[in-house]
Amino acid sequence: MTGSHTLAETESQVASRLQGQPIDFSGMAVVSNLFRAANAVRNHLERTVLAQHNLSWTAFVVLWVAWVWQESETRMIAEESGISKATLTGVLKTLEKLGFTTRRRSEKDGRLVIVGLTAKGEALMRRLFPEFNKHESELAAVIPEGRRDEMANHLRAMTIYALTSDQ
Amino acid sequence: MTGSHTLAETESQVASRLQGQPIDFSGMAVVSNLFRAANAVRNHLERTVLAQHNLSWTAFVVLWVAWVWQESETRMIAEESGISKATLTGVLKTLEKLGFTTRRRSEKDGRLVIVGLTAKGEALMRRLFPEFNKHESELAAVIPEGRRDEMANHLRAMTIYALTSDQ
DNA sequence: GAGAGATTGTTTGGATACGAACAAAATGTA
DNA sequence: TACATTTTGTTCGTATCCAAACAATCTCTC
Repeated sequence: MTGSHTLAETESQVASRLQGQPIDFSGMAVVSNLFRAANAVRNHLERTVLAQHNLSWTAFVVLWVAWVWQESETRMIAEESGISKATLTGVLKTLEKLGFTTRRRSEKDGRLVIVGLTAKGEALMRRLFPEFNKHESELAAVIPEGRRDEMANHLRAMTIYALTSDQ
Repeated sequence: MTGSHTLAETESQVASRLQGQPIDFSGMAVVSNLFRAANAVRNHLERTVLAQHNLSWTAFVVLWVAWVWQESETRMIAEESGISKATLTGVLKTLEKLGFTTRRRSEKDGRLVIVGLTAKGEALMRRLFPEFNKHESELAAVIPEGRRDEMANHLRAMTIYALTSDQ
């Protein structure tokens, strides 16, 4: 969406397909740029930081959550990572094969699975996260310093709205 | 990330894993909330608007680009949609099976493939896009009206930075 | 304590998603 | 005109990603 075309060109094209119908172009720009940004940032970080460790974006996020919160239940990891539990099963299989995570049944509740990091996983994250954060910092630097927290808050507000207005 | 935990809790956990190393928490919050928002918004719109037409997010975006710009070359659609050409081949196969798009070789350049919408595809988009935009509008409404265009511009700036700092 | 109901992680099936290798076509160069 | 180079869309292999169905386990109620 709106890749190489200007905003005005795109709006003009859309308007010509829908004579008379009112369109919220600001809302459209927010949502479409949200996705272009997320896509571009994910691909950028995957190529520059993650690929050399055989990590996908999602695999890194899952590893990050397990690293930060330690010995976590899968349902919590799935929620924190923003992925479904079905997806998590597959990602954990990958991370286990790479030797970064471990899985064990909970003794207290036989339904739960507890995820932990191996020594290799711990060592990786101690090196990788600071490097990853440096790239995050560079990306966020395109936003004026006084606006970054506000930006994060607005994104958070959109997330909450999307999650709570589903039914 | 940072699903149910507070920001302060998360920062405290991260700091405890990396004694001494400086971390840019504002940059971290921007990037992580960017992804939570994009994920949540995509899933929300897929469930509420797109699923009833058997459209995934990506399929809708591709259809939207072909609808707005009409008779487009696939390389242009891929770029505008923010996906690889390999992915586009698969998505177009799906859209063609659903009867929304057509494909034909360019007469001028035998390498190119031109994508167009069927009458069914046109009719769908004339109805579907205004409905989709209404949801976009509701999502963007969580941002103060005077900040929406600024937000879109900041997201656009991040996209450009990510795309141009790859090598 | 027995059985209905709820919760959890996995499997299944289908659709993305990418890079790399590829074949076809166009372009540049000698 | 040959022929190397570039461009384009597809195929291949692998990894996500989700909803729905499922089996195992726990909880609640009587």
